[in-house]
Amino acid sequence: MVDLNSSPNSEFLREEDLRQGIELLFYAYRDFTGEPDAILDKYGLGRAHHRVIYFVGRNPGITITELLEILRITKQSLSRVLGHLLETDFINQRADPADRRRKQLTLSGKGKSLEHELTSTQMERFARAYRDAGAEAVEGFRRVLIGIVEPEDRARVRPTTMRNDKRR
Amino acid sequence: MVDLNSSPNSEFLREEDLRQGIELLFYAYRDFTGEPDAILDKYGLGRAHHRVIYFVGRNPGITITELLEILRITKQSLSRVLGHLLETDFINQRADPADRRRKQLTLSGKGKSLEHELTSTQMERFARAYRDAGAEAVEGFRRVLIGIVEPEDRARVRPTTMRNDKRR
DNA sequence: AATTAAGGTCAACCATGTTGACTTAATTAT
DNA sequence: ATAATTAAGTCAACATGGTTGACCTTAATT
Repeated sequence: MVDLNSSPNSEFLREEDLRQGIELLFYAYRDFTGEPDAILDKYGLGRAHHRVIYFVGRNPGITITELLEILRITKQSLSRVLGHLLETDFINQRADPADRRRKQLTLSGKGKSLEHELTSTQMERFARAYRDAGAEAVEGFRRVLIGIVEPEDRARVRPTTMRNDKRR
Repeated sequence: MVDLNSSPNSEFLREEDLRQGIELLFYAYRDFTGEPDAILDKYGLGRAHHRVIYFVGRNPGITITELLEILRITKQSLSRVLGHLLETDFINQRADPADRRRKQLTLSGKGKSLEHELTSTQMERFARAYRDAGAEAVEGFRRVLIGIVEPEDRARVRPTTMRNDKRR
């Protein structure tokens, strides 16, 4: 439990500030999905297809189970969307040679092209926001949003602060 | 158009960093809606009801049209959800005395109580994230997310940086 | 008096989520 | 070798919350 009133350094933990965060997240998410949605329409696809295309593009060779963990939806729900993307050759499938039960998913050329068309609108939005806000603000943005994400999933977000780390 | 590769100060505008932003927003939104969804289930309500309750609570006396502008959904879609909240007395309605076509919406006692139950889980999530990230990071978070929101809607997010401003 | 604005309503449809039951094939454990 | 487990697929029924389109009422504005 977090005390919203009497904590000593509660300067930025007041209800008004917390509500501002809630609203920012709502509006930002709403607007961030708007542009891709319009593009998807032209292809007869929906937001759910975008999510699949995005994460397959980002994680080439990802399996169904891994995708389900990221999306937090059921296999049956994914099946409709993924099935359609396989039929229409946006995504390719092949058995993992090491464990032939697993299907490795990758984007086709067509899939990569659509992924780029969709995601570039979102990247441009972020690029503008990052540029306008400045590098320090970007670091703050990351720190706060990472704190909003459930701890188990924090590792999924690639740590760019480590990108010059020797372990890479 | 934003050049993602050859801009001189593109240190944090590289594709990897932009994709990290996209993913943070996806995961954060996913997790931020999870807890309220579970509570709503107990009342036989859904996420759409939460949004209505939230924004009515936040803007007492708000009209249907204003609510539609915030939510960016159709009147018919809002009608189902709002109609149910009116029937079940979570929300009250009264004609605006200055323009009796307008219906002013407010939360009932029951509505306020549910609003608090739902929103407090999200506020606690933000309070933890803000506390862990620190005040500077919070300011950066705000600056970046404001940049993600469409310019027309930026004014909707109450500017807490102005809270000690003499104009208030 | 005519037009506009705010809101309401009916109907059909669509996208995307759910639960539950059951199957197949491949791998792993006993 | 057999049994158990895991990964994936499939069928069906249903819920939620969006959409479009047509049309209506009431109140305010011109």
